[in-house]
Amino acid sequence: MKLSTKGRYGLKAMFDLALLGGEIPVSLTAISERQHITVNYLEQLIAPLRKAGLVKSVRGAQGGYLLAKPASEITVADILFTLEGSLAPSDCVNDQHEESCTNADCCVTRMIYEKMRDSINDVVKSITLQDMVDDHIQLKSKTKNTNDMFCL
Amino acid sequence: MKLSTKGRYGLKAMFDLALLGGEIPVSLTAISERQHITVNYLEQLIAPLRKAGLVKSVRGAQGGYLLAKPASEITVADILFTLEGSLAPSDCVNDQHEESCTNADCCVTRMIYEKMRDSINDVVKSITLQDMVDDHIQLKSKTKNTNDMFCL
DNA sequence: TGAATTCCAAGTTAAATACTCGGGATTGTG
DNA sequence: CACAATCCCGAGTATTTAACTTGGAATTCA
Repeated sequence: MKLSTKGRYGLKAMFDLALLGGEIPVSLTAISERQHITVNYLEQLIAPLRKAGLVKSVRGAQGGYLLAKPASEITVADILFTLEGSLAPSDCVNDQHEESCTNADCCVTRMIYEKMRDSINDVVKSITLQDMVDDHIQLKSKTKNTNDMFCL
Repeated sequence: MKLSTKGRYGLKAMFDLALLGGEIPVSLTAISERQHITVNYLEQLIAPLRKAGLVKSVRGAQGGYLLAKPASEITVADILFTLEGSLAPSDCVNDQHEESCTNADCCVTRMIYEKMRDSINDVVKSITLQDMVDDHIQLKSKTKNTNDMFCL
């Protein structure tokens, strides 16, 4: 039931963009250094995010990435769905690729997976990148850790 | 974010025991035929469930397994925690093996994983095997499918 | 006694994950 | 204009995990 590194790193990268990206694009090199993820792997993560319209890229020197929308309009669900495909605990309740089981009408385990899926989706849909930024600022003001590298 | 077959098959097997097991033990062969899981693999699933005190075994011919407690006292969480280890979406919020990250106090992604974990746990802790049996009986009365093989 | 079962510890195979690599295209800066 | 910094793309690989399989010992009912 764990998220893959794609989802987790991707979420971190998007948060990084939300927190530190403004008008000027943020390069993968910069994200790489802050988040300790190789540039090569970040490329793999950012490509689907770009195709999904969550970030936009600026090519060439001094290029990089920007959020394609305000942070308040990008949810954790948008990011995780793009990178993980679906957060359903079983394929039989995976809305993405319709793999409906034959006895859907009377399968009680399926009902459980639906409830799990819905509760997970409720959580991730309710949190935006802006919420994360706000939370981060609040947390940072409370902690003694002033090292940005450890408290990004 | 998917459950493994261990969790899913194990849940089915336990439901099978709850629905069809009474005083007499149910053999893995019987569960195997109804749930289409090989006996060999079922052995792998049932062993930890027995060690966790969720089922008890009767050895020898005409032996098999029984729920160790009333179905109303066994939750889906009991089963899935035993077989999956934890339903946390990231190790950093996995209560089982304490892999706390160094910047737990100011990690916003961690907060998200906590919320996801908690919402999942709420769901699985709230459902007992008895609930599943009740739901199944209710569903079965509504469907036209009278074939037990397809509507176990 | 022997068939039906649980019990146990490995071994094996297949698939998914988690990256790496090489090279092309674009563009700001010296 | 050259060149370094970047994005972009399609493979390739290596590691880990999942999903079983296998073989055999121990137990017990008929």
